[in-house]
Amino acid sequence: MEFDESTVHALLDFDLLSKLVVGIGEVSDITGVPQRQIRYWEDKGIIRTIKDGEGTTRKYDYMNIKKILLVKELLDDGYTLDAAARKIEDRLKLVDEAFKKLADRKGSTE
DNA sequence: GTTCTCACA
DNA sequence: TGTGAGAA
Repeated sequence: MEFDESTVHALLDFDLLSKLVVGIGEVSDITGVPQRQIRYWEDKGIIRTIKDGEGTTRKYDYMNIKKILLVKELLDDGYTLDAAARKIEDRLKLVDEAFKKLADRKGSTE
């Protein structure tokens, strides 16, 4: 499989974003969602955070930040927290399945 | 700086 | 559903 230059750049960017982890303060600052609310959502199971090494501080990666922004919008559109959570989970599931199919095709043809 | 918990609306 | 305050 070969990639053109722009695709390579896109993949590098994605890799970079995946490793980008920030504290709750940064996330709150960027997304505009109060820290209290972010932890609240985590408790409800809407978002999953990573614990950093020995410390107990939560770290938020690209997916988490994206998810928080998504929940924020969904809630703003009148969804309940639960409904928003389901919608997001379903979408993630669809994306995962789509890529799985793609991987299967590539695997069988190569 | 972050975490948790109890209480309240 | 979301917040405030105090303690660690």
